[in-house]
Amino acid sequence: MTHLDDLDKKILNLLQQNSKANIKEIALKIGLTQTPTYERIKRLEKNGYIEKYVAILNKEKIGFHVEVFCQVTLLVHSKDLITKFELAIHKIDEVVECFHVAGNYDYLLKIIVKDMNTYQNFLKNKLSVLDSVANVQSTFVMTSTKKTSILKLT
Amino acid sequence: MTHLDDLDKKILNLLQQNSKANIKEIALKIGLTQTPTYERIKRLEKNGYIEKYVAILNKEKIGFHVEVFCQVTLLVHSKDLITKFELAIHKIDEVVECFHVAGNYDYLLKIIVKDMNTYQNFLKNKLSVLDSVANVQSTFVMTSTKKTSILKLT
DNA sequence: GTTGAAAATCCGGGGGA
DNA sequence: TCCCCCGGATTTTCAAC
Repeated sequence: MTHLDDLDKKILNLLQQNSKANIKEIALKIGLTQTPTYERIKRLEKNGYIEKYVAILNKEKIGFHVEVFCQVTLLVHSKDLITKFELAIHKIDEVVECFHVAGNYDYLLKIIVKDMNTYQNFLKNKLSVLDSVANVQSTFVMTSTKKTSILKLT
Repeated sequence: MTHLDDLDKKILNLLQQNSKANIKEIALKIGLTQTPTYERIKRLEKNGYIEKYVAILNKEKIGFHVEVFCQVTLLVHSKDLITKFELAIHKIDEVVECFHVAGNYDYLLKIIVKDMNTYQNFLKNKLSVLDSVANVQSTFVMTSTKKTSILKLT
């Protein structure tokens, strides 16, 4: 599978919006019948274009009220310490995203927690204790204005 | 619906990992039969705990190779300009997330685009042209170390 | 929470442009 | 190759207990 045609792109755009849509519905929207639509989706899954299907929850409703970005600077930048740091980050549930960035600091972490206490606990007992961490600067989210997982294919 | 019991939490944790799991499978994992499991899921959907179901695509495979965080400072902070800015942001496909933050700048934007050219075009023709924008600082993602949509309920 | 059964959907064989 | 028709298998959905 070397490239995506227009129908594939339409399918991916639709599935990014609502993965529970049934085949009949998707088939109708893209102008095919069920079987070819079904086969295209299976092919997209099999070839790794579609990684997974997930439920998106309402953060507030389930009690996650605090979102924070952490700018982390490491002490040294040896390969060993970087690997250790990234491994440790992976195990921390509070960290939902972690990016190695090019800029004034080394890592940008996205943290989502229930409340301020949990965040302080995370900082004090989970992040700062990693011996590779030199400095952490927190930026608190006041309101989330936009949030989408849709990458528009054209 | 006032609170989530352990079984609800288990269901939500499972659906965050894989929303395509069928009811039978989920029922088995949480130790219930199909009908009560089905009813719990419907209840969680109806009450807004579950917002939506989406497909997560492989960014690289579909050709999105550049991720950037933009720190945006506004010129003035009148309610009117803020509303205008947020509205404009909503219409820009390249912006997948936008946060109003408390810190040295006003907004943190997450941008995902195909390549550098698209990013430059976004900066020059879509973001900078908004008259409320005073300053933009870009932080480029070199590698994405962790990325999850799972909020672990306990 | 359980059983059971109707309705909807998925899935794939076989065939045609 | 890509698509369509069609029917059996599977799942979802819901009523009755």
